Amino acid sequence: MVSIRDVAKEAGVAISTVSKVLNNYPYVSESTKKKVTEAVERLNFVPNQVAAALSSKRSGRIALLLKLNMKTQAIDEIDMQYISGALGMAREKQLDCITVFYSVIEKMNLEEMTRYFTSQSISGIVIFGMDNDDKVLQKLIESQTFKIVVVDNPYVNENTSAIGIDHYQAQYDVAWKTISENTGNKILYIAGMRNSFVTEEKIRAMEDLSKKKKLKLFIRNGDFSELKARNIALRYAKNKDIVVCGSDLMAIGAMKALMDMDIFRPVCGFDGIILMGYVGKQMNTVKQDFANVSAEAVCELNRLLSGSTGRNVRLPHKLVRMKYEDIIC
Amino acid sequence: MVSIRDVAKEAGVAISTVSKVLNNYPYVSESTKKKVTEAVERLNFVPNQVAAALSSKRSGRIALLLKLNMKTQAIDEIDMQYISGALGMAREKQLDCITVFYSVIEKMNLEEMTRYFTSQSISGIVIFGMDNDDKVLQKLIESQTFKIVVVDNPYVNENTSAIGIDHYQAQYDVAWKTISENTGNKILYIAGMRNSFVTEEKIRAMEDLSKKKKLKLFIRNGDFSELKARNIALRYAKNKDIVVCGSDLMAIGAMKALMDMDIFRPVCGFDGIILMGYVGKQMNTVKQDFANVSAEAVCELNRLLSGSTGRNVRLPHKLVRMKYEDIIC
DNA sequence: TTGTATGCGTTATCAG
DNA sequence: CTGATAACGCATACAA
Repeated sequence: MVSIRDVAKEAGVAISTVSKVLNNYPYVSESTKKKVTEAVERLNFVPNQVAAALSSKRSGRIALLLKLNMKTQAIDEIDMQYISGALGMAREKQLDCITVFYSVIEKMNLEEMTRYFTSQSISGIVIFGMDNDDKVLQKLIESQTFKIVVVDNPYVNENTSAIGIDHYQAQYDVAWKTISENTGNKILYIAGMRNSFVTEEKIRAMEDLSKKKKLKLFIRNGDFSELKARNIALRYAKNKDIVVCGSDLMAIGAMKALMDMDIFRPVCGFDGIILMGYVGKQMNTVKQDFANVSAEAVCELNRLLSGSTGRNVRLPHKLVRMKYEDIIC
Repeated sequence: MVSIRDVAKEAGVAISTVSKVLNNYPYVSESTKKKVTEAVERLNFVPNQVAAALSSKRSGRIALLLKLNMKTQAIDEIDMQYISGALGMAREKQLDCITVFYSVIEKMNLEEMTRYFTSQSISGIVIFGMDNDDKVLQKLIESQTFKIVVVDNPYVNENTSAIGIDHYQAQYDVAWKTISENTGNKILYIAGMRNSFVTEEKIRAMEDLSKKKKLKLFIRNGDFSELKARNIALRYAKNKDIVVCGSDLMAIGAMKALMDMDIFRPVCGFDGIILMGYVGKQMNTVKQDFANVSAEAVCELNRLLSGSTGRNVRLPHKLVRMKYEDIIC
């Protein structure tokens, strides 16, 4: 393997000079800069990132913490978009990025988790899909041992930023749109997991909307499960006018139930997953650009790693209707 | 940061002794071993993998090379399963694993690609979804600079293993099953991408099956595209008896077309993606355990990294029928 | 069985 | 502007 030493010899300069050229230090004459870059070309030299990390003591290594949906693979696209967006930005920012699933760390206490990330030379973490009642992750954030960006959860401190769309507003918008496109004032809201911040936000939005528009709101907990949503719809949808769901998957479950019952009720979802195009009926939903959310999260993490302090970042969303013709290709 | 030096001091032994204990060297007395482990506990010491890699010159870092489907997110679950399976096994085998999308390397020549992976300290690569006509990747494999495991492509050399299910047999089986469950001998086969090894295997299987069972085989190229398959079905399915597809997505496209035409033809797919449960009609398909394929690929890569020579590994598959009731949860 | 010394490929701090 | 040289944290051949 060709090292910086070989380059120095080839260029007829000192090792440190090569290093300076490589890292774009000021105070290097154009002539030596040229000699070095030429030598690098000739020898096809590749800097050893491992050695660089060891020497400079900054790893630039970040981790993506993701929850793998063992059963509902229908929403794998969300995580895939997260990964894709993050990797793109990580490359742009010259960050080394690894993917970690919750399953790896789920039984660890704070110390073990810290140890784990440290041993991986991780200096920054992007947390996706964090539960509200995950005490260990909360402590990890509070410990401020790592720079952290939390997606869709409002944790902020010196070393932690929060990022995501405005779930309150988005839920408000999509529900309002669906309601105003149809008639009726009895709303069935199928909510997501209780221990989730976004669920609380969305419920709050529904309550505010109901108050403002004088709707009768009936809330049931669907836990983001298609089956639960289906059962809820089977049981309660008949004497309601409109079904609003906290996720697309639940919207699909509810819609399928309605179709089985052979009655029609407008249904709206949340997320904009591709599957929405396959269920036969068009539905309103909130389209999140997950890849962008994730890219921005990494960007924010990079900011933290450069010494900036944590903050809250809001990203845009849009309302869409998804139908088969649009998604097939 | 607490280093091995601190541990040595705390335990009252030499650095090298600590290292030996940490790496389970023989010839270390139980007493010193105990002293060291206790010191490690007390100081909450975490070995620095970066330094270890630099020192030992072996990184244990591998890369997953994946093709992200920008448009057909419906099959993101496949890549997700690949990632998940690989990460699990990588952790088990103590390998550091990064994910790389084709988009990153697609315009590189051999030298740039080698440089890229080298700079990332990558010593092994698992290649998913490789095109037959990807000359650069072919050269990369031939160069044997890295240990490589190729999924679903039969490249084998000293440092390269091939892994995957037997696509020939699987296609043969699922087609035969579908045909024997129904009547008719005019088969429309919608094939996948031309430049793909698995497509060739599957076509060969269909040809052999047709010869043996005296079927009339009509082949069209669907490029793994749902829309193309749809159009092919719209055009040719009417005067055929059975539609066999090289992928689930194409099977779904064909099935939707048949439903739109309001005629029924048995359709079978290939892969076992979750979406198959959402289209309303049950179809036969080949169920691949993608997570397992990927885990085995990493396992095989680990074998190569340990000095074994490349080989061909065949994994099992099974035939299933997918319906909504089974996948909802 | 344990300790000493050297080197891995960089970066960073000085002195020149 | 350039060049020695000392870290960085660990592994390992070799000496004891």
